[in-house]
Order: sequence, then C-alpha cells, then structure tokens
Amino acid sequence: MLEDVDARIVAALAEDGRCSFTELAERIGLSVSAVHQRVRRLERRGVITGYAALVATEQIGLPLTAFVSLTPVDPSVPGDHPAVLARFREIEACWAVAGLESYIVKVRVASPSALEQLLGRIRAAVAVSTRTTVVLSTAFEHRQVVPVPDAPGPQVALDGAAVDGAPLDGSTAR
Amino acid sequence: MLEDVDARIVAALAEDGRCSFTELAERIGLSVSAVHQRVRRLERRGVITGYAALVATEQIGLPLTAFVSLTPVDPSVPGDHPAVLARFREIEACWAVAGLESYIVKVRVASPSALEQLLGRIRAAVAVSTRTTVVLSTAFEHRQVVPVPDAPGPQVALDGAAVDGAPLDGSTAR
DNA sequence: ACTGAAATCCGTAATCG
DNA sequence: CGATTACGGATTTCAGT
Repeated sequence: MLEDVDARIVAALAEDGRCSFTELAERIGLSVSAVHQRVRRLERRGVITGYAALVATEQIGLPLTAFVSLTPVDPSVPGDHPAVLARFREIEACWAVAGLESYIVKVRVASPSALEQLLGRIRAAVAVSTRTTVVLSTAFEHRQVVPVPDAPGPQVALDGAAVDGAPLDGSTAR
Repeated sequence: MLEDVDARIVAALAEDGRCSFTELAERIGLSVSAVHQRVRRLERRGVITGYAALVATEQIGLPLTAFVSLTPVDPSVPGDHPAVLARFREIEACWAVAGLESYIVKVRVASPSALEQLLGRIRAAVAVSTRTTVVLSTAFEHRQVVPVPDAPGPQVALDGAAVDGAPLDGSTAR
C-alpha cells in the first residue's frame, strides 16, 4: 500500500499526468526536490507505470467501441492467446477472466463492417468463438481509483451510503 | 480524421504523455513551436482530452478487477444511472451497452469481500441486478489504438493477415 | 528523508518568413 | 503553418542537515 504523501502524489498525477513538479510540490506541501525524488521512486517501484495522453477515439476515426468475449474452440490447445491478440492494433485491452469465456478484449473500430472483419480475423488467428457487446456510449473511462487517505473524507452512513453529494467510496470515517 | 503529422504526435503522446515538446519535435521532425502549436490545437479540438499517469492498481492495494454488467430491475424507471455510478470511487469506467444488460462498469477493489459489498451498494443505489466477471489477469490495458498512417506499414496479405511479425492491424498498403 | 541552491533544459509567446 | 529568438520558469542534481 501507499503512504499518505505518495498516495496524494499518485492521485494528482493520475488526474493530470503533465502536472509540473513545481505545481505538484505546491499542492502536496513539499519542496520540489522532495516531490521529484518521490515521483522517481514511485516510477522505479512500478506504482506509476507510465504516462499517457487520453485520446478521444471518436475524433480519430474510431467511433465504435465493443467488448468481445473469447471462448477457445478447443480449450485443450493452449497457446499464448494474449500475445497473438496484442498484435491487433484495434484491441486496446485484453483480460483473462473467470466464467464461461476465457478472455475479454476491448476493441475500437471505425464502423460495424470494420468490427465484422476484425471478429473474423480474431477468430481465425486464435481459434475462438466470439461474443460481442457493442458500446452505445461511454459515460466515463480511464477514471482514477486512487484512494487518498488524508483527504477530508466524505461523511458516510453506517450502511455505506453517502450522506449528501459525497463520493460513494465506502471509505470509513476517521 | 487526423493528418499524418497530428497522428504521429497523438501516438507519441499516447505512449509517453510526459514527453517534452523538445523531444516530440525531434521525433516528429518539426520545430518545437510547430509541435507546440499542433499539440495545443489537438487539445482544443478535443482530440487529446487529458493526460494521466498510469497506475498499477495491484501496487496500491486494489488487486481485484472485475466487470459488472447491470440490468435495471424496472427498465421503465429511467434516472441518470451513470451519474450515480460515477460517485462510486471503485468504478473506473462505465459504458452503456447494447444487449441484454444496460451498462457495464469496470471496478477495482481490494478483495472479494470488498467486491461483494460494492455489488450490494451498487444494487441498492441504482436498482439493478448485477452480473460480475472477475478478471484473472490483465494481459494489457490502456493500449493505444492511434492509426499512424505514414509509418512504414507492415506487409499485409490480401486477407488481412500479417505476413511476418508485423501488427495485425488490417491496414492497407499504399 | 527533506531543503535549498545552481546549472541546465524546457515551455511559451512574439515575431518574421 | 512553420522557424527563430528570447526570457521566465521548470527539471534535475548535489551538497548540506
């Protein structure tokens, strides 16, 4: 787990990945060099694994998002499915999951017909049957889940329901 | 859609969101000010919607990821479900989807019991039944899907299968 | 582990082509 | 739309506590 100061740094960088060390230091209440030192340590420890620009996929000609669940045709033949799936540009993420299906991948394509073609290529490449769930709209995505222990916590009722407009984060009062 | 230069800038920033304008300019082969100008334009146009540090959730005490599909108990009562769901810290993403269920949310929690409690709170807050798929492992995530038109393209066979070790991105030769 | 200072590098805007 | 210039501010390192 994370210490308070580190958690606040991670939360700040998760929200604004290009935040300067100077601004970060002001927000956290430490010197620039101390913050710098901690960020580098968080990177080395693998807490922060990288930085990314968030791209509106609709704006770059990929307006269709879908989740595709994969079920191997012959489960006795293993093979490194994720490695094969990683070679599809259209696949943004790949999870191995518990349940009827073995994998879920998230894909971004230009059109229904591009989706159809992609599904065909996936089935051919990894010998799976697919089940596809088309995304109608993205309410939010890439949101950050970093717990910030020292932040003034929301008032939370005993059953875990938030009292007013506070986040329903299930955190305990302290 | 995007112009070649913009696409390469977006791709570079998607891969390294903290990349300096100086380094970006070198990679793209433009002056710093030209790149600067283009990045600002991409931000203004909403192509780049933000920057984020990528955080290893296992490292911050949230090792359990799951997808939860939500089906409203009474579909005739609408209400702004995404807005309610957004108030749960544990929910990282929320999509409205086509199919039997209405929404899919991605959650990150500390443990199976934390998941159980979260599901209870979700069902209570938005009056849905839930179906949960636990993630066993994340092969990859947050990968970038930005098409880079001018990059030396992979040799692709007519059926769309890559010839050698190139990405199976279905791009056409030019 | 944090601070403060020094040297270098970068971001930003203005100006010109 | 891109290059050059110039200055203020940021990054990074290091010595000190």
